[in-house]
Amino acid sequence: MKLKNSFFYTLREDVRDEDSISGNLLVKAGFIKKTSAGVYMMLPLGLRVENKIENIIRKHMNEAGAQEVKMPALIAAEYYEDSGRMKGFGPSIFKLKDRSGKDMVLGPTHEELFAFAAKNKIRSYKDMPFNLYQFQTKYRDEPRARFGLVRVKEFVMKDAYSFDCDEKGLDESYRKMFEAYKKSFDEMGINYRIVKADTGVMGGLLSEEFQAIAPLGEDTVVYCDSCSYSSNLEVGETIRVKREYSEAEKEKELVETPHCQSIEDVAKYLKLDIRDTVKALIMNVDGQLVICFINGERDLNEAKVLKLLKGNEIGFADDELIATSNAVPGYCGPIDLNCKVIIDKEVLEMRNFCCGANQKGYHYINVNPKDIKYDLVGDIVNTKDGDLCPLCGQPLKFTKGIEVGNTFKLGTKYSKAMNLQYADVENKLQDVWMGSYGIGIGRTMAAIVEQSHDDKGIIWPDNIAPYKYTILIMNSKDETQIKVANELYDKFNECGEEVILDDRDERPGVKFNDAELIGIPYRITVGKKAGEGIVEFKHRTAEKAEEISIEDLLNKIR
RNA sequence: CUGGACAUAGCUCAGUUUGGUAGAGCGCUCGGUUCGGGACCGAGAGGCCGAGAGUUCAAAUCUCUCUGUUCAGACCA
Repeated sequence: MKLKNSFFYTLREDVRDEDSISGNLLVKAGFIKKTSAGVYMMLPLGLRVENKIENIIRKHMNEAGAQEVKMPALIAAEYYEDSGRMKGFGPSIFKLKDRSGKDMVLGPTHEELFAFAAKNKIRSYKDMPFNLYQFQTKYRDEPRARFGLVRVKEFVMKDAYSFDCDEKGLDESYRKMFEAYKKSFDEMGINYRIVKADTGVMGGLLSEEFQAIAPLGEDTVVYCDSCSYSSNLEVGETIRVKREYSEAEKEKELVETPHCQSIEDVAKYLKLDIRDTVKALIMNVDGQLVICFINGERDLNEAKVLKLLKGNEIGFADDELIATSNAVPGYCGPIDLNCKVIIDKEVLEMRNFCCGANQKGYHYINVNPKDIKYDLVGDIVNTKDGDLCPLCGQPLKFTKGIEVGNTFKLGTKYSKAMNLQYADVENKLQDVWMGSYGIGIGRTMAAIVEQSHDDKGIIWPDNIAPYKYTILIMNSKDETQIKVANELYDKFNECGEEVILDDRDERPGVKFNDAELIGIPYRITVGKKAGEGIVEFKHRTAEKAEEISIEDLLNKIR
């Protein structure tokens, strides 16, 4: 690409509406441009990167025996009605009607259509296994788009779906995809961890996530250095360090705690260690009032509560719902409540703790497990710093991750819903076992930039970069430099190398800065010594450029 | 959806407190001088001040409504 007559631009200043490093860099470097919240256009350089990422994944998918297809994005709503996911996705699904009033959706993910496609093929056990995949645009009406390409409403996903006769077959198909994912992310040079995750709206038996390590990540990855354990914070089992109590159990005592709404206030007012308090979270689970009690220093994990109650939706309870009980917000304790009460298992191991008295302005101190009443006990808090590995008991570590890929063992959930069956050896009808496997392409692009940049701009890995080389003409009026640079450019193209020629009538500084901003791996500077057949060669991350003869340079790429 | 912030030139922002002729830097156009790290001189183009209503002799500025963007929460590739 010769820059002079190409669609190419960069911005000199940070853009106001892109806060993340990757979003800002990609916009400044002219790879993408936002059209509205969570919707981006992919400009020439950005599209090339997208294609690079796709092709790496495509290669490993094909090697794993998957076949590429392309499904529509515009889908009759009935497919999602049948699977029950119209409700599952709720407001996140884009709904529309065609001119005859037929309900349509823009597909948020394609399990249903792939199951439908599979129905055309599957008659007997001899028709499996197989695996289909696509690169296709998904639409999700995210409640909050943010962080550039990390969380958007329209995005390209590589999604794959495997079809097997039984669980054993699914395990094998899953393993193949899992390996293909590892190879893909390894080849892209991404620093990632694989974690156990919640199956969420997909449902099914198992979910594992590929988390690219990055500070802006929206997920917290919990891992252990001493063993292989790693998990998403939302599902990891919490193992607390056992606390030693020197004092014997005392009798509970009512104390006045005026104007103490939060547990922090109470602890401060009574001069207690916050770990010796129990706080209440008044929740609405599928319309039912549920009060959760956890140690004062911990955070409630809503997903764990849902799992424990086998519920679907959880949120804070409103005043109306709270009024159906004797709970007093701010002074709520597990002693004599007339509603559903769940306590975290840690509470049963605490001694002489403080909790609400269910009277405005009062708490109890020296409360012990024998004093409290509850319906359910479970692990309902987030793991936090200081907790131990569930496998080996060593202290856990924490890091933030961007979920770039996800693999699901779906089991028979969708085949049952879509009536996808086959005849087995004994001619009995059986449900098909499915797996689904996703990679967010734009999100992967963002993750790479988050992990690979400096204060000058993006640093693309060689195999992701939109172009591998960029040739800079220092003096755009110098005939020799122009000639040498153009000849080099032609030679590179003849050798099939992807190369940019910066032939713009700009000063050297502009060209250097742009080359660094857009992150091209190798820079070739054609300057004063061009007439002697010498140019400069520099990797994006190298300290200094080296002089090299044109002959040697061409030998490098031949 | 809840709460906060913001909306003025292509970009980044002043100007709003205390109403009175629309501003800067960068970018862009033309001419000239330059040409190894975002050059310099001169001349220019470019704006329905997010939209609508109101107050006022007069509104970018005050009031109300709406829209958009963004940050903090629940979802996910």
